[in-house]
Amino acid sequence: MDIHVQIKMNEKLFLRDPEQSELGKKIIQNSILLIYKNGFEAFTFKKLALDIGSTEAGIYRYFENKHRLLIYLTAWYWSWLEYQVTFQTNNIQDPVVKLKMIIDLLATTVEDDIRTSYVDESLLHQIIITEGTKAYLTKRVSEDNKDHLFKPYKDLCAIIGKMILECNPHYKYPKSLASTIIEMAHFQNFFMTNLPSLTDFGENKDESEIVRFLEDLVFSSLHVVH
Amino acid sequence: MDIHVQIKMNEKLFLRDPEQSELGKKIIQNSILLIYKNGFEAFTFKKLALDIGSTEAGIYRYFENKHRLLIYLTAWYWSWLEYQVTFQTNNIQDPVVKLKMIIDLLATTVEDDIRTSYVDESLLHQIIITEGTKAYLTKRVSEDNKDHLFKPYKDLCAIIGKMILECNPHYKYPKSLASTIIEMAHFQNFFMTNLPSLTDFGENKDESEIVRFLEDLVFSSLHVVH
DNA sequence: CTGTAAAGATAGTGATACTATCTTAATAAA
DNA sequence: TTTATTAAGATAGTATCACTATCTTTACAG
Repeated sequence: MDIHVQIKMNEKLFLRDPEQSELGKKIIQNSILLIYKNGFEAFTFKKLALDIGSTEAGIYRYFENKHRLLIYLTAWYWSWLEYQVTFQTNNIQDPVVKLKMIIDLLATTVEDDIRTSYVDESLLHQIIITEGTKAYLTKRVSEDNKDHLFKPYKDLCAIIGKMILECNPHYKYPKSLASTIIEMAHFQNFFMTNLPSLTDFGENKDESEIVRFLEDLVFSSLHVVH
Repeated sequence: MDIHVQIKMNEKLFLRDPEQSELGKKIIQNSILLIYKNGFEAFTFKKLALDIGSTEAGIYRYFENKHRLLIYLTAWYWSWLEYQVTFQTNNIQDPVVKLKMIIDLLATTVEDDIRTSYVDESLLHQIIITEGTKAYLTKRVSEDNKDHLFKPYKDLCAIIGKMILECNPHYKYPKSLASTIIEMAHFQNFFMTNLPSLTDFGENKDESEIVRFLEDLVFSSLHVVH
């Protein structure tokens, strides 16, 4: 069985759909490599074009600018993660177990999903940790939001919020707790690696400790034993 | 009594101390206005120079580049907030009350401190919400950290971590909970304003609800009634 | 055989992120 | 009073960035 997972992206995210051509796929694949390696600030379309043996103008036919490409990558990641969450929590009845599964998916190193040929999820995960928030921390956030560019992120947040309410229907802040889990899964990881004194995981640098922290945070808030 | 609060900044944050000259103070004052207005991405030394009637080269004598200036502003803000925390929690014995005070200081709109003449803390607070994380979410974070550029942030985090342990000496993640409170005080505020569906405060857009969320989060985790 | 569209090739523009140098102004030491 | 020092203004210059425009080639579909 040779399954390909394809994620349908909002058309406003690009000028020309990168999934529909070889050049488009190369843009995605190599932008991930380049941003992972040098960071988003140092990333330019010129360098990317050089890497894939195309031209700057060629890349501008797919994406308006590099910020739009970043939004595309984050949107792709959150869509893929929602798919993972749906898949992995399928057939699990207990919402507490489901929520633990989600925390694990958020906070644990992602393995490359071979069914998505040109996206290396493990690199993309690292990009999201360091650059993900920059997609929305801008002056343009409201306009971009009107174009539904952050829908995958908001969808995932809504799913987690629902799961939280399933664990405790009386909890008052399901959406805020959901966005807290998502962001902290990444921030605590970044801190652990780069600014360890901001965490309690400096010694071992072990992701499973982040998972335990988040579980403790969530289930204490929900007054649920886990 | 005419008290001036001056914050001693790490010398690596600048090339020439902006607090020691009129031009330096203008750079700080107007960079805050400009970043507040247009965001950090659109901010350039050229525009700033034009605003204050100086030259680009003049500003480069104070700061290596605009990223360093952002780090300076964030460091200044965290130092000032640590001072606020120390001041406001002085003479309070109960660590729970202290912690509530800190959450309030973190999550509530800051008023301009008239004792700091050329820094508008309320604008700076807004800048920190949107741009603050960009100071450290870079490829250079480790080098910058070695130069102790993030010390004020880490100091504040350590203070909050201590306070958390005072509330519950058995709690296992004081530092991670501290950094979570700090970041979420800002993120929930940003979400509330710009992406309200990620929070439970969309209706009223009231900061006091963020405070209640954070208090619930913290004191549930610490198993302390508040 | 022709029309269409993607992509390559090339050029150009204005802004950005600096660096360099020279001059002037202010102040402080000799 | 002269001289040395330093900050700041004035001006210029460069490489890169972030695009935009146009023209040609290639591919493939009708």
